[in-house]
Formats: sequence, C-alpha cells, structure tokens
Amino acid sequence: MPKVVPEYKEEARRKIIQHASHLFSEKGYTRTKMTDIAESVGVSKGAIYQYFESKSEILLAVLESYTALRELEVRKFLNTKGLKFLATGDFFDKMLSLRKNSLLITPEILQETAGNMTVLKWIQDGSEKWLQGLKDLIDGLIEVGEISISISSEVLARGIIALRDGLYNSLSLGADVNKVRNTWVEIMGILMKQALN
Amino acid sequence: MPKVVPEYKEEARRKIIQHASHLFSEKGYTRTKMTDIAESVGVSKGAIYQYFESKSEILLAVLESYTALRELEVRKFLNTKGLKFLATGDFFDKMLSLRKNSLLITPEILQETAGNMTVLKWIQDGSEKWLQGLKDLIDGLIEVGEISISISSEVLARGIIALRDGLYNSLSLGADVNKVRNTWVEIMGILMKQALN
Amino acid sequence: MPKVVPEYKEEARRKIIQHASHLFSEKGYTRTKMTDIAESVGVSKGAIYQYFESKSEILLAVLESYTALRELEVRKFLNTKGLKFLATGDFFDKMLSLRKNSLLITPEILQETAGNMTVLKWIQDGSEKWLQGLKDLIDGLIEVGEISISISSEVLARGIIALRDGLYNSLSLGADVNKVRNTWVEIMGILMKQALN
Amino acid sequence: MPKVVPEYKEEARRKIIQHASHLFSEKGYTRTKMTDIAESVGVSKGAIYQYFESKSEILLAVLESYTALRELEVRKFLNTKGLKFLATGDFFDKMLSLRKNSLLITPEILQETAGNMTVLKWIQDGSEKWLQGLKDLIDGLIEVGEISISISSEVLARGIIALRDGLYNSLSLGADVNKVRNTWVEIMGILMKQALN
DNA sequence: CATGAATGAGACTTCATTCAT
DNA sequence: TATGAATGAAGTCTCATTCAT
Repeated sequence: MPKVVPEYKEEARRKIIQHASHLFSEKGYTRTKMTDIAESVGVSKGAIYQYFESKSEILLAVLESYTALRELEVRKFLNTKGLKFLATGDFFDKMLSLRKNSLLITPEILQETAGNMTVLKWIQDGSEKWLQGLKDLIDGLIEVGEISISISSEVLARGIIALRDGLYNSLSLGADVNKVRNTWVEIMGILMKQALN
Repeated sequence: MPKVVPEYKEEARRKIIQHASHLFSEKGYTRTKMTDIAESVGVSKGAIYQYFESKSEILLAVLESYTALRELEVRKFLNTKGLKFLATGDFFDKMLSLRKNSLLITPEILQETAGNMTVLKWIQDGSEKWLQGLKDLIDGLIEVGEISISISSEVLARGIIALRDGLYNSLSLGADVNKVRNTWVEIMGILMKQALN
Repeated sequence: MPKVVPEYKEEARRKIIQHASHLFSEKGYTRTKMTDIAESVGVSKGAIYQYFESKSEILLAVLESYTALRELEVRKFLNTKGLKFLATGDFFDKMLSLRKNSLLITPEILQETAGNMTVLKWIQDGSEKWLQGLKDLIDGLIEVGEISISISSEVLARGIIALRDGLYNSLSLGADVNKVRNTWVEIMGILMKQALN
Repeated sequence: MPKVVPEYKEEARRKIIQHASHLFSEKGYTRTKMTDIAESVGVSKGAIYQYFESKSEILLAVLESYTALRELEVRKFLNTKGLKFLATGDFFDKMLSLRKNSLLITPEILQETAGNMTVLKWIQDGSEKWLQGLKDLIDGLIEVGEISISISSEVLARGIIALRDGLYNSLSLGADVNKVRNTWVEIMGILMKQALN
C-alpha cells in the first residue's frame, strides 16, 4: 500500500496495536520495551512515534481496539440457541480463543492506567458488558417461558462469568486444559439444570 | 559465636519480606522500587542488600513466605463443619481477608519468576494445595456418607476454586462487594444442593 | 532551458527564509523544528531540503537576508532631517517595528553560527553598519556646521545604539513600552542638547 | 567532607549550580547537555539527579542562586560616593565582572522558563531591582540637595541601565572593550553633567 | 553492619535528515 | 519535484546495584 494513502496510516497503527497487544499479553506492559514493539513490527523505534505519542498511548489504543471485539463476543452468546450450549466444551474453547486474542486486564495494566478515568470507566464497562449480555439472554429465555430460575438472572450471570475467569486463571497457573474444560462443562451443567427447572 | 546474629538476620529478613509483600500487592512488582521497600522498612537501600542479593530474590522470598500460610488456609477449610459452611457470606469474607494478606500471583510475577523452575513448581503446588484440600474434604464427607455427589470431587473442588478466583477478580475490576458476596452464596448454594442430594 | 525554474527556486527559498525568520524570532532557533518551518510554509519537510541543505543553512540564509534590510534601515537614519528627529517617540516606534521584522542576534544564534567565520564577520559588520551610518550622519551635520559636539561622533553613535538595544532588551523582560519610549525620548533629548551646543 | 553530613548535599548542589551556570552562559541552555554538566562537575549523569529533578530544575536553581548576588550588586551602587563614580571606567569594569559571574537572561532562557510564573516574576523583579536601587540612589542625592535633575529619577535610572545593557550587548557582538568602556564614561559623563546642574 | 551518594546500563522520547514512492 | 514515513543518533531520565565512608 502506498505510504501517501491515508489508509496506510490507519493500517500502520493497526499493525502496531496488534504486535503490541501480543507482546503485552506475553511479557506484560512494563517488560515490553519500545524496542520490542519496533522489532516485532519490523520498523525502527522512532517510527512508532509517528503513530503514537507514547508507550502509554499504545496501551490505551490496544485496550480500545477490543471494544468491537467485546461486542462481538457478547453477541456470540446471544446467538446461542438456548442456554444449554453455554455448558459445552465447544463453547468453552471458543471463549478461550477469544481471550487469547485479546488483552487480559492485569493488575499491572490497571495500575498503569490508574488516574485515567476514561480508561478505567472503559474497562469497567467492558466487564459490565459480558454481565449484561448474559443477563439479557437469561431474561429473554425466562420471558418466552423457556426457563425459570430460582435465583436472579444477574447472580447467575455473575456466577457464570466468575467461573469462566477463575478457570482461565487456573490455566495460566499451569492447570490441565482438559480438566479445566471438563470442569466448565460439569459445573455449568449443574447450574443450567438448576436454572432450567 | 553469638546466636543473636543469625536470629537478628532472620528477623530483618522477615521484616523486609513483610513490607515488600505489601508493596508488591499494592503497586505491583515492577512499580515497587528498592527505595520504596527500604523506606517502608525504615532502613537504607544498602541495608536491604545485606539480606537479599537482589530485588528478584526478595520476590522469591515473599512467595516462599506464603507456604506456611497456604497450609493454614487449607486447614481452615478442613476445620469447617461440613460443606454447607462454604456457601456462607462469612466464609467468603474470611477467604477475602486471607487473600488480602497474601500475594496474588499475577502475570507480572509469573513473568518475573519465569525460568526459575523451582518457583514455578512451587507456585503450581500452591494452587494444587487448595484443590487437593477441598477435594479431600469432599471425599471425606462422601466416605462418612454425609454427602453423595453426581460429579467427581475434583471437578467440584476445581469449580469452587474457580468461582472464588473469578469473583475475586471481578472485585478488582470494580464490582460491588456485596453483590459479589451474594453471588458466592447463591451459586455455592446451588452447587451444594446438587452435591448433597 | 526554462528560466522559470531558478526563479521559482529563488521564490521558494525566500518564502522559507521568511517563515523561518519569523519562527526563529518567536521561539528561538533550537525550539523551532523543521516541522514547524515546513508547516508554516505549507510544504512538506522533505521539500525544505530541496532548497536548503540543513537547518543551519536556513539560519545563515535568514541572517544574510537582512543585509539588504540593514542598509535600508541605516538609510532611514540618513534621510532624517537632522538629529533632533532621532529623539522622538515616532522614531523609536519605527525602530521597534524594524526590529520586529528582523532577526535579533541572540547568544543562541551566535553559538549556533560559532565557527563559521564568514557569518561571524557578517554579523559584526551588521552591527558596525548602524554605528557607521549614525556616525556618518553626525559627521555630516558637523561638517555643514549644523552641530558641534564635545565628544567624538563615534562615541555618541555607540551610546545611542547601546541605549536603543538596552531599551529594547528591557522590553523583552517585561518593561512597559510607554515608559521605555519615554526614556528614549528624554535621554536622547539630553544627549542631543549636549551634542547641539 | 563526609557524604553523610547534610551540608554535603548542599555543597554538591552548589557545585552543580556553579558548573551549570558556567556552561549555560557559555553554550546556552539547550546546547548544554546533562552529560556536559556531569563531566564538568566530575560525576556521572545519574548523580546529578540526586540533587535536581530535571535539567529545567537546574536552570531555576541557577537563576535563584543569583538573588543574593543581585542584592549585592545594587548595594554596590548605593555604597558609591555620589553619582559621579558611576561614570567611571572602574565602575564599568566592576559591573562587567559581575555580569560575567551571573547568568544572562537570554530569550532562550525566557522561553525555557515561560509558563513558570514564579520564575518569570523573579526575573522581572531582578530587572526591577537595579532600576529601583539606582532610582533610590538618585532620589537620595536629590533629597540631600546634592543634585537636581531635569528629568525624573526613574527615567534617568532606566536610561543608565539601558546604556549598560546595550553596551554589554555590543561586547558580545565583538565590539572592542576599550571603546565600549570609553563610551560608558563619556555618555555617562553627559548624563551626569545634565543631572547635576 | 549501615548509610546513601554514585554508578551505569538502559529505558523512553525527539528530531534533523534521508529516501522510497 | 513533492511527500511524509522511516531512520538513528542523541538526549533526558530511572533505578537496581555498588561502595566509600
């Protein structure tokens, strides 16, 4: 693509965000040096600064780049034919691959963005989005009479998300992925059975 | 040879570990400077190096310092009169306060200790310990005929721990602690009801 | 061979010199970036290098561009009807506006051009030119018997120029322009009265 | 001096300020690198940052370091036995050496400190101080009936200072120091004669 | 043993200049 | 010839670690 075309700049940004995101996930924010990003993208350090004012700006751009993705994720839930699908290994795998393509909000990142209220809000909204999407799905199913639950839809949604996050966490601590997937299926099975009474 | 010296040295190490742990939890490993630790302990930077070879060594010592604590935690589970107690808000609160007094194994810390197989193993053992302790408790109750469960005790244990970690995670992202505690109680209630059939 | 090209080139150079001069005056040499100049002129950074080999070359060209102007300035003195006019507020204001349209030789600029003997000589010549012009004017008036002075014409000229520069300097340090103009008028009045005895 | 003594720190700061001041005067602010300062002082770059947070802080400290000096300068005026002494070559030389030991407020420095209202005020106060001191001296002499002047004491003071600054400026542009000194003596002679009528 | 000043490697960032398009 | 993205040298600043006192 010719460099004069305005889309080129957007494309270059995207590329940097992509590589930075990957590196941040792998090595963490602090341990990722501008040099690493530049080398990964295949340009000089200076070039990066044509697209981002600072390393910190890159982090923000990376975080923002997942906004669209998050919407997409949640919609995947909504497209599901019924809650039962949630309790499958396939669904768990899908979630996992989504996670791998996004940036985990670690304490380090929270600290780095601390003070930036916009981003903090953005992060919290993102975490709300899953909750809300799942809750809406459940409420929808209740409304059409497909299910009835003994606990509030919000609590159920919150529990499901916590289970997901906790299991994901265990993976990074070295847990066996098959055991983890199985746990998801079994525990979700219990929760679903309870929900669909 | 005076006995005081080694004891004093041990005491000094303990103090440093304590303060470092607190700072690592609060600000993260990278953002905690040697100066911060020295100031917190109330000694000079140079003095720290009499007890630890490097900042990284302090981290390892901090991690190791929780070995005893972890045993203690798990034993708290075992002292519980039955599984039902697990599904209470009181129990959730107790776990929470335990967490606050220990060092969360963040990605940043995993990265910092990467390459040190001993520590990695140690970390994984720690995460296993909870799992094992909970599983043993469940198995014990099954054995005495108090409960019978439809899923394996390991899966149940794994699910409970994931729920705990996921909920804890949501707290750091700004979730309301009362809602989170309630979710613990309700979801655990379902799991327990299912388990104790 | 088309004549247009060299003329166009000259025009482009002139434009760059003009804008650069303005920026150098406003922000200083170091703080003026090539980007600033390019933006001010309305061309790309790269284009500038078609007309000047370096930023430093632009500075030299800017300095040289005032050669003609300086002659003009001095001639304005000579056009004056008698010395008395020098001691007026109008004259002071005219000088001031001339200053604003030229580049003040600051220490920064002297340092930047240090080592370039041609330019250093050129700068000193420029400062001599005022002195000489003023001296010539005074000498001319003495010759025609209009005035007679108790000190040498060179000393008087030097004093007048110093007064001008010192007052100008005080302006940049925040002095009130009316007070400064008044000082010019009053002090020059004394000097003139003394001169014209 | 032992490094633990608190005075040592003050001494180190003083040393840095001294060397920095010299370098700023010689090469200008921007062209003086932290490396230059460190090398001049004879320490590593990092050491400087134990005493000053930034290069810009050093500049401020340098500026402030002349507060005492400025008071001293002005008092020198007041100690003068009568105005006549002002119009001597000795006095000119004394002023010159004072100048050489302080930091000239160049446009570059004004730009660097722009935005820092405290410093701007400080700079303007400094320039006021000379004016005020000189004016007070003149007023004092008028009061005791030693002199009477045809213009206001402020205007005279302002003119004298401008003359001084303008002559000093001509020196940095290569003027001959003897001619400049002579100009001071002669022009001041005229002004004094006028003042003391 | 303790102190804290000094070190120096290395991080982020800037910007004059070059060069592919 | 014009563009502006890329380069890379160099500058400011940080901080774990060392070491003279």
